Amino acid sequence: MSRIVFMATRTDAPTRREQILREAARLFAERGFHGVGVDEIGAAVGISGPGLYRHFAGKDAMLAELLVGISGQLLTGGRRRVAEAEGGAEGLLDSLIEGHIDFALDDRPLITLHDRELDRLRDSDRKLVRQLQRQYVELWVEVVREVYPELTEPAARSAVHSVFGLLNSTPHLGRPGALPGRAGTAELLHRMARGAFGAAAVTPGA
Amino acid sequence: MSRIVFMATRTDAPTRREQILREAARLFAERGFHGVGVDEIGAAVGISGPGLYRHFAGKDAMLAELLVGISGQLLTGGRRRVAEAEGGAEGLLDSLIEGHIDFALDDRPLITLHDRELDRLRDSDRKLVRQLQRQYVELWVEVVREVYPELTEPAARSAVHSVFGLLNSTPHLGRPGALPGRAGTAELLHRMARGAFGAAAVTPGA
DNA sequence: TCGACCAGTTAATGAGCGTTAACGTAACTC
DNA sequence: GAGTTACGTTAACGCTCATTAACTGGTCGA
Repeated sequence: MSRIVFMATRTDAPTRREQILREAARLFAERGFHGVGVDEIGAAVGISGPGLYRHFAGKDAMLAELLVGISGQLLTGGRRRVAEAEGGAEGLLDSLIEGHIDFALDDRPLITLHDRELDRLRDSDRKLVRQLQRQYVELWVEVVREVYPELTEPAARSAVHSVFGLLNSTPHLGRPGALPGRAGTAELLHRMARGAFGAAAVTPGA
Repeated sequence: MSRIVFMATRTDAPTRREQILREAARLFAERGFHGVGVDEIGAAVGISGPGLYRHFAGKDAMLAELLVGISGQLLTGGRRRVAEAEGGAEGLLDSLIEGHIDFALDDRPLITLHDRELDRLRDSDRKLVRQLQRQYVELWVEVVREVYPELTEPAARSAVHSVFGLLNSTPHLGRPGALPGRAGTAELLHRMARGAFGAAAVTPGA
C-alpha cells in the first residue's frame, strides 16, 4: 500500500525516523505545518516532543525531508518508466499517468503537502524541490508533445500542470471506501487525464 | 479586473475593509494563514497591526469572511448562470466552466485559500463554507449528468471534483504574462475541462 | 563489569505573535 | 464649541511553541 518516502515497498519494520516522517506527513496535511506542534508529532509515535530531536535537527528538517523525498520519488519513478518504456510514446504516457495516480491515491497526505507547504522551506531546500518538480514536469512535457505534436511547448506545459491539478484532486474525493472504489477511481482519473490532453491538442495555438 | 469579495465590478473606491481583505488574501495565499502576522497585513494597507481591530474582530475573522465570501460568490455566480441559461444543458455547462475559469484566473489568491486554509476556521464557519461548497458541487453535478447521462452520480461527482482541480491549477501556471496569455489560457482550460468530462463519460461504471 | 552510546524524559528558555489597553486626533453633529 | 464617533498610534500582556539543558536508563562490545 503506502510507500514510505525514499524506499520502495518493503516487508521489514519501519525505522523510527520513518514512523516519524509518516505521522508528520499525515498531521501536516491535516492541519498545516504551523498548525501542528512537535509535541503532537511526538505523541503520534509514542514519544514526547523534544525526543524528536534525537532523529531530526528540527521541525523544519522534517518538512524538508518530506518534500524533497516526494519530489525525488516522483521524478525517479517517472524516469524509471521512461527507461523501461517498450511500446511507443502512447504507452509511456499511460504509464506516467498510472504512476502518478498510484502515488496520488496511496499517499494523499504527501500529495497535499506537496503543493501546500513548499513556501515554509529554507531557500536552499525550496530551490532543490522546485528543481526536482521542474524536471518532472519537463519529463512529462516531452512525452506529451511526442504523443500530441500539435501542442506548442507552452501549451503542453500548461496542460501538464492542469492535469497534475486534476490527478492531485484525490484528497477532495470522498474518503477512501467511497464509490466507485480505488480501481474505479484510478481508471476514471486516467481516462479524464487522457481526455484532457486530447482536448488540449485540438486547435493548438488558439 | 479582480472582483472584491461580496460585490461585482464597480468603479468607486474600495473601502478600508475591502483593502484589508484583498491584501490579507494575497498574503495568506503567499505564505499561509499562520505564516502571516497582523503587523504585516496592516503594513500592506498602510496602517499598523492593531489598527486592524477597528475593522475586524481578529485575524480569524478576516479568514472567515474571505472563505465564506469566496464560496458564496462561486455559488451565487453558478446559480445566476443556471437561472439565465437559454440554450440546453450543453451551453449551460460551458457557461459554468467559463465562470469558474474567470474566477480562477482573476482571483488566484482566493482560489489558493479556498482549498488550503479551510481547516483554520471555527467549526461554525467551516460548516457554512463546506455547505456552500457542497451546493456548488451539486449544481455542477446536475448539469454534468444532464449533458452526460451515462455518468452515475458518484462518477459525476468525482469528475466534477477533478475538473475543479484542473481549473484551479491556475496558480501553478507561470505568473500572468506568460504565454499563451489570458485568453489563450482560458480557452485551453475550457477545452481540457470539456475533454475530461467527455472522457469520464465513456464506459460509465467501469 | 565497565564504559560509551543510543533513545528517551522533564524542566527551562526565549522568541514570536495575537490581542488588549491607553491614549491622540480629525471630522462631523447638535 | 462641546461632545461623540471613526480611525489610528504605541506600549504592554500573556500564551503558544520550537528548541536547548540536564539528567536517566538500557544495551552492547571489549
